[in-house]
Amino acid sequence: MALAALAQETRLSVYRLLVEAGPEGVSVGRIGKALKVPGATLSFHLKELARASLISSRQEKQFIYYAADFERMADLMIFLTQNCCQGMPEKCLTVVETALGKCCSAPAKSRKPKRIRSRSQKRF
Amino acid sequence: MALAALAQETRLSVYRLLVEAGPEGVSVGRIGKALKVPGATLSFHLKELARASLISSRQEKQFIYYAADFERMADLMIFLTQNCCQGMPEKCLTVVETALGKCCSAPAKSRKPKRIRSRSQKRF
DNA sequence: TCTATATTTCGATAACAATAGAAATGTGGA
DNA sequence: TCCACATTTCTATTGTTATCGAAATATAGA
Repeated sequence: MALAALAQETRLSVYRLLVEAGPEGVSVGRIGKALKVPGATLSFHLKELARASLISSRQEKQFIYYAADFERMADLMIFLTQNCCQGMPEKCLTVVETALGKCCSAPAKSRKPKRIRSRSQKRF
Repeated sequence: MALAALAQETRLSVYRLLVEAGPEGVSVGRIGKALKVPGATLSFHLKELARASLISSRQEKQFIYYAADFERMADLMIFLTQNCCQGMPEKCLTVVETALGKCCSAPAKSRKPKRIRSRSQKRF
């Protein structure tokens, strides 16, 4: 369900936007403007992401802010790597340590985030 | 594309079977028997996973063995966690370190793999 | 209360994905 | 070469998902 939610270009863009934005979240209107998605369509996709618990919402004044759920993100990664060690622990460790390294090592080196890949590719 | 490939129950089962099986891979027939999927259907899904580069195949005698591509798995995890640190590095580190810990720490403690979650849930 | 703005629901349409039987193809061994 | 088996392609059918305009609903401030 979480994977299905992410397996759609618009939704994946929304999710990644929210992951970058952090815990405070982004209002529906701003998401729509940033990604140029009509309201009805965006609402549909936000509901889908929320149903998968990948994002959550909170109301503030007349705006609704959506934010990524980072624990859920971790759960998803755990799920994907589960039992990968069986019979080849060193291979698996390499794989996951690489992921860890590229994501989070030396986070404070530069203010500008280096964009390792451009945002919209069909690869994922 | 990789996410879409995994966002389908049968394909996710196939992928997880191959992740557990390791680099030697499993033949189409054995996968089909293990998961009780008719040949035509299985072939369709294997092609889909291969198109997403999540698995690869090699022929050996009359059998075709499919195996998970672990580097691709790492790439996917990198992609999902990319830029997650921006503005909240400590939150992100926690998340990913948790994933690392649960997947791969202390891999040699017991022979029997502890199944942390039961295999088929709709959650992912 | 009235108005402006934000967001969601409704509804119809179009596009795509999954399924599996039957036929075709490929491969190895006798 | 011929047979048995493994796997894939073909084809038709069914079900699911994405899209977005228009209408409905919610909220804040005047």
